[in-house]
Amino acid sequence: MGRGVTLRDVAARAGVSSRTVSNVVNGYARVSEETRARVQKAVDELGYRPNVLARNLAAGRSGQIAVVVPYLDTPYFAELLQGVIRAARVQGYNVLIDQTDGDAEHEKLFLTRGSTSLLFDGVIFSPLGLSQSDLSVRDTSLPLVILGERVSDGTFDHVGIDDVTASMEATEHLLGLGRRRVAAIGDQPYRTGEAAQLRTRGFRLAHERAGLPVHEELVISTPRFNRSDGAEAMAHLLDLEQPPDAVFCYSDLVALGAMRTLASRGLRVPEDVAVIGYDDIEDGRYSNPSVTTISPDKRMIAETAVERLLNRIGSATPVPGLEIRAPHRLVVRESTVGRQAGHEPRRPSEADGAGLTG
Amino acid sequence: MGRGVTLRDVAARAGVSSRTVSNVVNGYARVSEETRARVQKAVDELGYRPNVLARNLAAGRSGQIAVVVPYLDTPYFAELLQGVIRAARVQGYNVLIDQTDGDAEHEKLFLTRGSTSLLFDGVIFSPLGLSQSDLSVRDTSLPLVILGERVSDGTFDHVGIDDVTASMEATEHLLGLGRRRVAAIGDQPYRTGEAAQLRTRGFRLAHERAGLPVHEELVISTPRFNRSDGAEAMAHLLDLEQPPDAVFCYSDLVALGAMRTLASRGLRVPEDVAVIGYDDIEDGRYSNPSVTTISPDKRMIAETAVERLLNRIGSATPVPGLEIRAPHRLVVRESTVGRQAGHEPRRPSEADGAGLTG
DNA sequence: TTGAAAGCGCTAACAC
DNA sequence: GTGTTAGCGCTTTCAA
Repeated sequence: MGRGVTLRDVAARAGVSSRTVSNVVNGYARVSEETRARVQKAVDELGYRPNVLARNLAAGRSGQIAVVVPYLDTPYFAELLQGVIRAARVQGYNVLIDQTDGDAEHEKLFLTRGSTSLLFDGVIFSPLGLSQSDLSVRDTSLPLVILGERVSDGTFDHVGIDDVTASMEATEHLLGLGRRRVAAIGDQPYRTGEAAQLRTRGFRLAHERAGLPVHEELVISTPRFNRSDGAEAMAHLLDLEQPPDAVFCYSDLVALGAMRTLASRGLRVPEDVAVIGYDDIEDGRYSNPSVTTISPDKRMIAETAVERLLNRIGSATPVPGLEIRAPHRLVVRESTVGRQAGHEPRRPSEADGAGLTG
Repeated sequence: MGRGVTLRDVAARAGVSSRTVSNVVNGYARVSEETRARVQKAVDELGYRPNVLARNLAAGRSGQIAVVVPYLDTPYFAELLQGVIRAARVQGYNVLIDQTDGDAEHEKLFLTRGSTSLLFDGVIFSPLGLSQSDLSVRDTSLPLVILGERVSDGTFDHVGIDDVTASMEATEHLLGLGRRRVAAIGDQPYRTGEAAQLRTRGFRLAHERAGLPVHEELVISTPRFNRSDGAEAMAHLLDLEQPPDAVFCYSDLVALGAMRTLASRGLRVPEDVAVIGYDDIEDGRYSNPSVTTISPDKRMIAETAVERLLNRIGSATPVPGLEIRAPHRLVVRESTVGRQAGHEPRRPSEADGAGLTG
């Protein structure tokens, strides 16, 4: 084997009780400097390592949080996850990952302590297959933070950007460029598509405020927000009698897919069709052309989510559910305004333009 | 609270011993149908849920494996991770994720059971900051599977593709197109760059076999395999007196970055410069132009890694370290041969061409 | 400040 | 097949 040194062994060696060793190891309570040194010496000599499993059982917590996302290979989630892991680690928490593929049944497992009771102390959850009402049927003893476009029912925190406003700004950017046949790719006009619908609302709002009509045939719904969805939707749009001169895509991946179709058809972006995305993933900064997008403050979202969750975990009494709005901004790149002065692709951090919102 | 139903409670209710309840819950041993039904009834009535923490402590295993990668937001790792999580879940294992940022000290933590002893039963590890020799100084009682370009020292399994051969094939593809000034972006001529050096070896080998000279000034080293690395290296190459007419990039991200620079300079891909990548990430399938690449069988890599690790975990006696070669293939796309017949971007699964290797 | 001891909830060796 | 019971290694209440 190899392991085997226990708290008791250390206690024996140091000539103290296991209680004292525990105090020293955990930095609890006041231990006299002399005792501490003696215990530390025994710990070092024996190469003692606390057994996390035993500690967890005794303490009744696992020191782990779960992060549940629909797809791990979606850059947006991957980037978010990275921030979550960093933030959690700083607080001494480990991160368990699960991917649901947007399956509603799978997602529901995380609304209760279910069979994995106590495996994690709380969950950061980005639901896809669940509707708002599904979220309300849950075991409220499990600390929960929801990411994305949902509304807190008071029993959990919700962190996300203001999608309606952001979508409105994206659409206004297109209209402001003089485009008059603006399409939208990504609507989901059904129960679980509440997130997408917020973006559609912003899209309509922008038209309303500009006194312009929405061309209903240009609002395309897609099952997901992938490159392939974007590519197919764009193909459909181009086959219309009157194709659009601009497209608001509900994710950068959709935008990338749409741009791919445009390139295949020999159309120029943005001259023939301007394209705007959503999420500000790295792909969009290096694509050709680079993608104008709505950039959520992912770092803040990740850090806030962890902070709120740990706050919930640490609190004995129920914490009221908070609605937290993270900032976002419109980042203007080539897919809407074309190549500007300067040749080299600038470093992403410098390449970002435009106004702060949120 | 809410929780609190224990095995003992169920036993009392069903009028049996906790041992029997345990047997029923875990499906162990033979339990008479009658007893089983009675116990099951008590379980249901009481809403009993096993406490994973207690189970882990008693069983001496955690039911978790750790996956350690340098960067989570690198599409290649994200795609791989997805496969690992799926495979692990099927076997009843949860997946803990950690990201090291390629930091050697951080990575070394995973070579021993360290402070997180027993938190995970084994590790799937993709090291970046560690050299081959670092891997040999480890606690061999921790089951380990290494991904990427390393060689097993006999105490762990290694799963990866044949990088030298793959790189040779990539280079040969470029040479076969008639290109004679082929550059390589991604070499890392130092201790921890062993992985990159394998690709450089393949690059040289292809030239050798074709009886052509390697243009040394066209072999560019980069600190990482990112878009920005590719963009910068390409800019450097284009500033040479005699720029290359083709580039072998050590990752698709590097290729994407390089293509971005080429577009900025008004150069055409592949007419002016042909570009080939490595990894076959989804980005490359939808980029403009799409990226020719070396495609490792990621699914097989993920599944094999999990299978080997669980095999190690389950084995009482030391398992000899295996070297496992996953297949790869060259996927020819627009960045080397230009746009072919057909306009629509075909679905990725159909878009892949070329020969099977490995 | 330190010690003794009672669990945390489950597994599994051992006996019947 | 089922019961008894001794831990797994740590935390923590209660006393001293």
